[in-house]
Amino acid sequence: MERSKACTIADVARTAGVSPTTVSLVLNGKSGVAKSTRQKVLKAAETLNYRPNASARSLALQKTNMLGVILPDIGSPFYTELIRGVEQEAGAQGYYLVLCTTSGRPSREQMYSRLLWEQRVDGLVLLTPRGNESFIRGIRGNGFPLVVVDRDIQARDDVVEVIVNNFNGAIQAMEHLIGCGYRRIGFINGLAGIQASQDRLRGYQIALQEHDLPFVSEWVVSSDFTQEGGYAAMKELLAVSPSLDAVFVASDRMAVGAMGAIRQDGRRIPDDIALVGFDDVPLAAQTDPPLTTVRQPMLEMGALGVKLLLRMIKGKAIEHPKVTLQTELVVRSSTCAHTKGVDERRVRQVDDE
Amino acid sequence: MERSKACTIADVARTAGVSPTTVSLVLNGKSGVAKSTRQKVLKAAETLNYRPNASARSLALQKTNMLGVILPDIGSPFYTELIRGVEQEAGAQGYYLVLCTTSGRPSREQMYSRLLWEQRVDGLVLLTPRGNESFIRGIRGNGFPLVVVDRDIQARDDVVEVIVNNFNGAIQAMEHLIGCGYRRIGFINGLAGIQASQDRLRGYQIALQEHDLPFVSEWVVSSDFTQEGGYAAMKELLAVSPSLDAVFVASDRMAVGAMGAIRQDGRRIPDDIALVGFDDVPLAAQTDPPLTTVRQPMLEMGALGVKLLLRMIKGKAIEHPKVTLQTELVVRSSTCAHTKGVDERRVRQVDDE
DNA sequence: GTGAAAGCGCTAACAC
DNA sequence: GTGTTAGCGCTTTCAC
Repeated sequence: MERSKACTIADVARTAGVSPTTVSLVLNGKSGVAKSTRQKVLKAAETLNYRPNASARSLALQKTNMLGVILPDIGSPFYTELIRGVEQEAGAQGYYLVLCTTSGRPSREQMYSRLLWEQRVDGLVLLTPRGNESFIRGIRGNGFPLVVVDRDIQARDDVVEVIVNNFNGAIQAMEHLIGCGYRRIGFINGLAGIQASQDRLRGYQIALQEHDLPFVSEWVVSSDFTQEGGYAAMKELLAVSPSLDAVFVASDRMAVGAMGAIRQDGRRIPDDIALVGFDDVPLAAQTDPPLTTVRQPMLEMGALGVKLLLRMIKGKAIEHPKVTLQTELVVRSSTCAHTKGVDERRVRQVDDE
Repeated sequence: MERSKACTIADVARTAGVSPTTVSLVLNGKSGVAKSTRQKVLKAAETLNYRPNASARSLALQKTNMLGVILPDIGSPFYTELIRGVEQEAGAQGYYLVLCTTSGRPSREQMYSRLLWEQRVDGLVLLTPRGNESFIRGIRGNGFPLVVVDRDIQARDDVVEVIVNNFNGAIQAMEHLIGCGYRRIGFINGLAGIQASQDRLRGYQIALQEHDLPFVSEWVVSSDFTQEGGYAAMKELLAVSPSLDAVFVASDRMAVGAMGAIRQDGRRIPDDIALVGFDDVPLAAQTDPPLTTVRQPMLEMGALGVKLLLRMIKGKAIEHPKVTLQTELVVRSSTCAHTKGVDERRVRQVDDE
């Protein structure tokens, strides 16, 4: 069965007995066409099963109705949620998504942007915590619509960003732990090279400082956001500093790994060691015990990124090029068991102040 | 900073002092151009920072170099792995991916296919375990390149498929459990409406039968592939049939949920109840205890799907339109502890026969 | 209200 | 070897 050659606007025009122009007008819902001709055209298109050719349309209109998304990997639940937000908003506005993963290799990033810029997409959503800043400047300097999500490109005001207040998120986690009475609080941080990690570390330090608790460098270890990494980091903490009574972990996935290490060590959560995660990915509600964590509004970040991007594409001004969203403490059962009973179900508790 | 209007092939031709044709020839690496002119063209393109326009190219060439992927959701680790395979192969062959999730709604499926068929993509990879068969026939009947992964559209030979031997996978799981000495084996199946679920159920039954073990209908419950679903299903099994000594679970995610239920019930794995999962998603190696499971070659399924699709697109014949891949038993620590010691690390053990 | 014609940027016969 | 020309399918001035 051969592919039936798609019919063109000319075919429709012919069978409807009108000109291509008229067909175009009708199909695009423009006004100024007589009702009777409109009917004829619609019927012809219907019977011929006409579908417009996107390439031709893009060429004429100079837009593709597609957005590019560049991200390290779709495996992490954090990015999965982010993309879900991106997709939701893009879909709602009639845009398709071209997904490109870099697998962490900056070379891919460049390759993709270059190719995406063959006018394949009308704009780019960048979800790359690492990667080359000069590359971003290159795209942006060219005037190409671009939104950076979850990363702060400092030296430039003209790069539109959606970021999250990681510093404050860390403060929330620490205030909660300290409020529960924990005093020997360790910290498993994410990849060291990332802005977010630096902000969270700063939050950890400031929180300690504000409560006159000492900063012990052995209590802080850097990992890589993976479950295995969290496991190894916790092993290390347990070996070096067995006296910790709580640990703040910079991602839920690492926290799950840490849970394994703690359990394997024969200690219990939260009775022996309390744990606070970061992100609030779906997984966090399903661990044993359910994980207290700092929620990032991932869906919202993705959706907002697309909203801003489409605004740029349409040439509208962006009032605030840098939008900072707030985190939110979600208290579950991996903390505070000995202080007060906490419902296992999700309890949102915003920690202002 | 305004976007610099992209320069065209004509601009390059002008500054190089040649014709557009020549530029096209050079840029596409065709032979039959003098070395000196080639140099001139390359230099002109370089200095003008020329980038070909994909829409124009697609229009002229009648191909887009993009593939569509339709799937229910990127959240599940099973699909995440599958997509990774798809992406890897597509990327290697210079194709971009347009990702569309249906969120389980068949209506979206149709919408997407219709839109994708505006010649936006050169072919379609379908990863939809449910959804409408007539829709698939519609696309295929039109001659549009299409590969269905992880689903068997039976009534049609002309639909190219990559499927996995779910029946045999279930047999592998059951043979392992029975070989370990378990006799009271429950089964938590996935969504009932899916082909894969039916095949696995059949495997469960046949395995019992071949070992003269009775089929007890209370020992079988259907769930939905999610962790929560697995948790609830296991709760039910424990309540109704507390005497089970092993459970075969039709997905790793459900198995993780089941683990939670078992632990909460105060029983231990595998001493009190053994567990075998299905899929071998990355998570399975990191549960506590690590999960014995039936591995599906997800990466390979995705990659093979794309390989076949590209072969179709290039008009080559597909010798075997239905490729069935085999599963593989991966023994970890959630089974057999009382029979023999098993290394916690991944041990592949193909169960032929 | 409707149609003829030009053009979006690229490729590919076909001449020279 | 290189250039001329005619599309690919659609939109859009600009006449009528």
